[in-house]
Amino acid sequence: MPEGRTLLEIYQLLLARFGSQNWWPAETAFEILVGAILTQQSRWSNVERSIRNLRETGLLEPETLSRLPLKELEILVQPSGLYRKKAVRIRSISEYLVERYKGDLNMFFGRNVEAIRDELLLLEGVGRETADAILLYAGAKPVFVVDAYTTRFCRRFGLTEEKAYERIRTFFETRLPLDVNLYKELHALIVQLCKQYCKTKPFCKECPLSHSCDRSFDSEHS
DNA sequence: ACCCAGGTGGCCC
DNA sequence: GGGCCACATGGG
Repeated sequence: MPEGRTLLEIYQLLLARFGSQNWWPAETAFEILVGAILTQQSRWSNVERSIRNLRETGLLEPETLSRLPLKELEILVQPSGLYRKKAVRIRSISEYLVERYKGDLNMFFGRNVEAIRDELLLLEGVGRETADAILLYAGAKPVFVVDAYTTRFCRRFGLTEEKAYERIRTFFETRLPLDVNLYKELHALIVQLCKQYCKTKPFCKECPLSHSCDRSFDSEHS
């Protein structure tokens, strides 16, 4: 750990600097689940348009989406890109939830976390990150979400050189208390930090982790 | 005009 | 297990 800081200390630092992120404000768990698909490889501002389309047409429920013709769904989710793929994904997940759980998300999430995760991973278009985002933000399960920012963050600040998804997830989960809200916030804070300070050059004076940043940058290019 | 964003699955070695 | 590709819109 850089400068002897623990992950928890880094979290507190980021929280003090950026404040609570309160990520993923949504009206329902299903909305988060749909959003998790839509946000794949696209910007949140674009996802919001799609979500708005779905909400305004009153279709943002498993039953209705499971019956909506694919062509119509494609048009609604078009703003978030990769829209043909995403329409199929959202359709099939909706169908699955309806057939298997009567569209009841409480029933779906009311089981062993690993069982839910395995089930999510069987769905078309749900990989590890999407599954974990759904578990954490929609199901309030203590699963740490690893995305491109998280991996970059780890490498950039010299936390770990691990690249494999599960190993990075384990890295976080074994160093943090089992706290859903903490997992949500830290993930969001890492994204916030990276967006603001990590895409361009190092030596960002205002970066809350600037000391570690500069240090790890030397090693990053050697 | 180009490059990328809160990935995934298929195909190759 | 890793590297490369298609998928696609809107913003910088």
